[in-house]
Amino acid sequence: MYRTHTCGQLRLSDAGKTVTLAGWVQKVRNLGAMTFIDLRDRYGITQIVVEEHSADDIKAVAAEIGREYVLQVVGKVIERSSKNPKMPTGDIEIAATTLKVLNVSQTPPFTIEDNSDGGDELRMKYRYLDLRRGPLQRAMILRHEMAQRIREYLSRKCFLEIETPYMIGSTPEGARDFVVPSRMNPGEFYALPQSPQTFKQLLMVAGYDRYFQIVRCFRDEDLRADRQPEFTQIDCEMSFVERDDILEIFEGLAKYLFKETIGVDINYDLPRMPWSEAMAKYGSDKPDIRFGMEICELTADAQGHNFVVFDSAEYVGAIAAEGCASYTRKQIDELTEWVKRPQIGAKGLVWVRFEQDGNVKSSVDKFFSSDDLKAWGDKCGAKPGDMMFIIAGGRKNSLNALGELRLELGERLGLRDRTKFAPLWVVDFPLLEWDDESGRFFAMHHPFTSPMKEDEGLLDTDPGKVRANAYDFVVNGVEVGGGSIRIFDSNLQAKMFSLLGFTPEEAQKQFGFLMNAFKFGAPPHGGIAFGFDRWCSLFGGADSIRDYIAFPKNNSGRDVMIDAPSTISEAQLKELNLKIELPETK
RNA sequence: GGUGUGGUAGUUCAGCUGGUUAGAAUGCCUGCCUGUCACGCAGGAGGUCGCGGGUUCGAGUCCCGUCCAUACCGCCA
Repeated sequence: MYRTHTCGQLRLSDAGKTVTLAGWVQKVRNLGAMTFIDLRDRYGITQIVVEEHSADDIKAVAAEIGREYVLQVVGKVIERSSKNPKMPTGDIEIAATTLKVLNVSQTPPFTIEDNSDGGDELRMKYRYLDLRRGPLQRAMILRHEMAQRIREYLSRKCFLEIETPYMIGSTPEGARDFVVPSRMNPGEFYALPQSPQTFKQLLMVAGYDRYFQIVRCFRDEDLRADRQPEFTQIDCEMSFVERDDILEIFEGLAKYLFKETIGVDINYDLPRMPWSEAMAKYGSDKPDIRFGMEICELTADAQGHNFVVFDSAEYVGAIAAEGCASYTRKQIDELTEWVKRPQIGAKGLVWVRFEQDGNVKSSVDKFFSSDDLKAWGDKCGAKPGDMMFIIAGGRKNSLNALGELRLELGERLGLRDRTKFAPLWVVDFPLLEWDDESGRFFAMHHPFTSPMKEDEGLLDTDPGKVRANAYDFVVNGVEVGGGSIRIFDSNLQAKMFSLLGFTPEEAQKQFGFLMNAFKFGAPPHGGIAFGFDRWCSLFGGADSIRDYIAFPKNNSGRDVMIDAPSTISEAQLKELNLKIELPETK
């Protein structure tokens, strides 16, 4: 038997027991006559002590061991003469009677401690060492807990977890597909699913009216801190439901997870914010409503005063930053540069300072009276001591810039508290989005999303105005999930494809299986999918999802530990009927 | 595809307007130390300054290219 207890288990009440522990050497502290060894496993750390009167062979082993050696210790649990209140096992230690090195270790390239000295790249390369660290272990445990609670909740609500295939066909809409060549079907390829969307809808046709799956999805797009090429969704679908049925079930799931995994009580109905309101007030379809500082439109108020920047703008909007009247010229200039970066794209930043004594100063004093400016301040909720920032230009760009500025100021003012959570539903998304470049509509959510009943008439006259029966679950400015009530009528589905620029032949070729299935008694249905990795990182208080995935890819989509992707042999290529032609490099 | 930031000891970083032998902390090795738990003390080893080219009497430092990492934009139904 390698061990009788774990390294996190023993307490003062165990004193006197003879135990066997096994684990990794975290640290050796040699004080000359006596040596302390911190032995670690995933349950905790227990201190081993080797004293002067210990047997020579034990002292010899204690002298040779290094960090991350795998050690087996037999010894008696004793009360420490100097206790360490900082650790759960800090009242006891093991007086070693046998010390056995089960395996040696090279000196690890970084310290295996909660605050490691290792950089991201190195930790990714030695992921198996990084995973020994407390923060990563806690992330894995949180992820496991989340998955357990999800299965618990949904199973209780009669959902069935059903697996869908990973090797499917490529589809033209949406993200790029990862593709797998088929040896048995020369020249043909499988694609890995971007989501099990069509399969879960087919399961609804098949009568499995409550389905879920914690499922890997694949998208061949550029990465971000919160985007991996393979990621995990909580994929759900229900039949005989309307939007509110779905929101109710999954609001329940969200509250259950908040409560059971991080102990946060959400004891109110979540706000349901129309997409148009989210865009107007927050400049984003995923608003962070932990704080106010809402965007306020001033287009009508600001125009007609011979200030050409405002007069020529499609939109003028402002936010009032609380307590920022003390910002110096330098700080304002710095913010101006910040909003002018190409990523934000504002042309400039107008400021209005509401001083404590009631005076108003601004960068546009030449054009506007202080009564005008005060009226704007009242409209936007600016108080004495606040600073109002105004951005003008195209509606979409300006709202986006104001939204980004709002988040940045919120961050700087400490309003984005990681321990606070403000979930909400964003509803009534537009069904379609016009793309100038390709001169056609794209489905904002996906092509299976149904239009709102009352907007169906607009499909023929003004498709851009049609609202979708779609919804997103947003927490703290992060899109955690999204879904929709689907189209279940094959004629309406065909109409959608035609609006999206598919010929009937193309639609039949790409999605014929689904439209055919709809001819065999498709029930009304709808669903939702949550980004599981993102949800875990949100609960864990992290910006990056990488720490919540055991073996993630780096920014270029590489696994630097196993060095993938990699080339394959000529023989493999030949078998797959593939020929590689790389573009000329300079 | 684009923009920004970074690449110097095993690791994390400093190194100014170019100047003689490239530093710190930590880790590692050796010795000392009986209550440590970020142990302490003394000593030691450890560097192709990402790579290639250029400017210069002289480049870690300036310029060009390139590779890698990273954040963001595009992209992500």
